[in-house]
Amino acid sequence: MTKSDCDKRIAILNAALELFSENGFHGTPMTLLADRANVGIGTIYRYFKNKEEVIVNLYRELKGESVAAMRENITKEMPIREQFINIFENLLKFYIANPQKFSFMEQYSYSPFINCAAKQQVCSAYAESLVNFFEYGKKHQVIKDLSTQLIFATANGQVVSLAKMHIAGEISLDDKIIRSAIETSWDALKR
Amino acid sequence: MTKSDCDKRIAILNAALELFSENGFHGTPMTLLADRANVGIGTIYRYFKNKEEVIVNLYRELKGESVAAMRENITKEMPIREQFINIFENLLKFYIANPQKFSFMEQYSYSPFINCAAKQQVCSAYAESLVNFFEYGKKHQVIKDLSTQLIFATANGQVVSLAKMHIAGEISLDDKIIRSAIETSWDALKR
Amino acid sequence: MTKSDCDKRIAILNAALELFSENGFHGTPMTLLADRANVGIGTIYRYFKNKEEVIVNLYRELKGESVAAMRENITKEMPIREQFINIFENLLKFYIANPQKFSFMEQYSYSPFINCAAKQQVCSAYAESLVNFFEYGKKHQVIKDLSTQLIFATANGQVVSLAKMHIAGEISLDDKIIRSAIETSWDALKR
Amino acid sequence: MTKSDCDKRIAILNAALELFSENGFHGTPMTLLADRANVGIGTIYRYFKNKEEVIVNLYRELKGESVAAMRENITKEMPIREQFINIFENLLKFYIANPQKFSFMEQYSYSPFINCAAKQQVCSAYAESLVNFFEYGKKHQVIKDLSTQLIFATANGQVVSLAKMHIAGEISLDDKIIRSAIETSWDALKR
DNA sequence: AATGAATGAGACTTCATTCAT
DNA sequence: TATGAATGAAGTCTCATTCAT
Repeated sequence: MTKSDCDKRIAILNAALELFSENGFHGTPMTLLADRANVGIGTIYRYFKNKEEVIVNLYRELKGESVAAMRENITKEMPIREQFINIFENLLKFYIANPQKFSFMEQYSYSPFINCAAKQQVCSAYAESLVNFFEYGKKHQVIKDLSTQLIFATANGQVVSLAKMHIAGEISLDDKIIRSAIETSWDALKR
Repeated sequence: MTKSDCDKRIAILNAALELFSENGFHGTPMTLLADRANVGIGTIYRYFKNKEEVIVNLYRELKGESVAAMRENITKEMPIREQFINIFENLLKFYIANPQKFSFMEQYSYSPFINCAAKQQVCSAYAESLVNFFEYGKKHQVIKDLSTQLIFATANGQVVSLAKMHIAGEISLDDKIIRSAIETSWDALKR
Repeated sequence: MTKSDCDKRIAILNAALELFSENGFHGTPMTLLADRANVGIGTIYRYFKNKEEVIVNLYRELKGESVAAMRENITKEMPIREQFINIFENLLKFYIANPQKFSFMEQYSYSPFINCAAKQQVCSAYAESLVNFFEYGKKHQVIKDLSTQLIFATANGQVVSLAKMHIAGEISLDDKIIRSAIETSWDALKR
Repeated sequence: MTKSDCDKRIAILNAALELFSENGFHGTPMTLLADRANVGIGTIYRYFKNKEEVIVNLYRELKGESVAAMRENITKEMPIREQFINIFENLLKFYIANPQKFSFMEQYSYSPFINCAAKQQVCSAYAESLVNFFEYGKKHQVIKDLSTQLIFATANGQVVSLAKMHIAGEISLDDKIIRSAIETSWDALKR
């Protein structure tokens, strides 16, 4: 695949992100997507089988990005508390810095029409990182002995909720508030 | 005849809940909605100006229900901790007992095409209850001195996240787990 | 038929005239017609078989009125020129005084969907009066020896055209101008 | 390809003329229009924003044609009387030779739902030609010193009325009768 | 006799997708 | 390979008419 081939594909996904996050999947006709990406509609169908494939591929891409963001500055040698705080600070900051990506991913996660298999596949890849970390924390008796899913829900739920509110303008997050939020989350889960 | 008027309207909203939660707003044509409600399509338009009005009215109705559910067995005389735990247990149990309602409300909350004014209006009515409670808890120095929004995000985010996972089959909640989850949340927010 | 029966029928026709002339036949739903006439929709269908019947009946009524108006102050003893001028002055003034009636009748005369039989039947009744008069004028060698239809077209065409322009605000007619217009028409047709 | 682009657009307008003149605007569903034009429905919407735009564009086109027809064989050097007779003969013959075009334009001129601005804009362009001619005739004291509007109404009204009757089968016009009709009209307006 | 809630055929329009260039 | 004109299935909504009250 030449460079310029990739350029088109990326242009399409970038345009898709903009438009889907603003207008939703259903509010975004393929023609508009083509216009915004500066390609012909036919071209979209060279890179993606159909509209759903655009959505799914975009989701995959973004989920990858957010996992990468989450893992920044994390080493296994760090104290578990610090890892925890860094992980969720990373995540929340990524969401806030990329409101369109956050918006799209949440929309996607509730869209019932999307192929379930695709959803699961990508989601689990995302959760895997965290699962391992929580298991590790529990084993070392630093994190409460709750089910990993429950721990995940508690920490992740707060972060998602905060990002959503921030983007909706219902709360205004800065570094200090973010830090105190994640520390609050830690209080919930520490042993 | 009042009763029969209400019957049709309610039949439509019930069908809408079923179909919207399963297939999403856009996956539910008005014809299907009419069929499921055992009503002519024209009839829907006697009760609702258009599809969006069906959605908005359903949301309003359900949000009212969930606020009512949340307030059950809560009195101002109860210890604050007990109130907190009851409130969020109520909410989580309501979501789990009514997965379609939960699904629909979350979908709605992310739908970008829905009139923003309507969204805000209903949401704020919902949040008000909690806001007052959190303010009260902070004043009595039982809840951490964090912004009310942050407190809300922490407790509500966990509950939403748990409900979502439970419905997706990613976690299985029973009364005992629910209790420990909410207690975990309390650990986050207690002073 | 009791008096109150007639009242409803007339209320419907009055409302129809208002609404049809403003919004056209197709721009006027039966429900709106019922509202404006202060009757139930069902009631309209007691007095008229269907929407078309409302239109046709209204047309008949109005054509009758305009023939009556045209004939005012005309006696067979008058000079032919005076009769001519009075007839078309009457007609033009009737149109101007009743723009809704004029509008409706013209609309009707061009509506292709209306039962042709009904159209002809009523139209001819209208033309009959004039035909007799023109024949008489020709016989007495006061009016040019042209086909009656052509004479009719010339005099009537001018009046219709003037009424249309007046109502559209493209010309402003007063008694003096009306008189000179009809005299102009007479110049065309006199021998 | 310019040619093929125009082909579709023209096919649609041709079909529209046929169908609108036969069945009226409201009696012509877009699906039927598409069928008659041998075009998919979607294609109509590539060339016209909506049904009204089809109507307005068709009107514009036809009004242009009729102005062109009216002007044939007219030079400023001709005697005014000859110009007058040629103009209105041209117009009447154009109407008779194109009964669908005439029908459509008259229907349009009475349709209350059509955007008024568009109507005026096109109509005035049409009238302009005549206005100039009448002013010229008045200045040279060949045409009566009546308002231009009145002159227009008189000559145009007759022609429209004749065309309408001819098409309805109420009169049968040939070249000789047409000539005598327009001469009659001239008698009305000459000084 | 009068009503108006209920109906559903059918109108307009959109938009995902195809395919000839 | 890239394009975008063409398509028509399918969606939303209107409105003439019916019929039980």
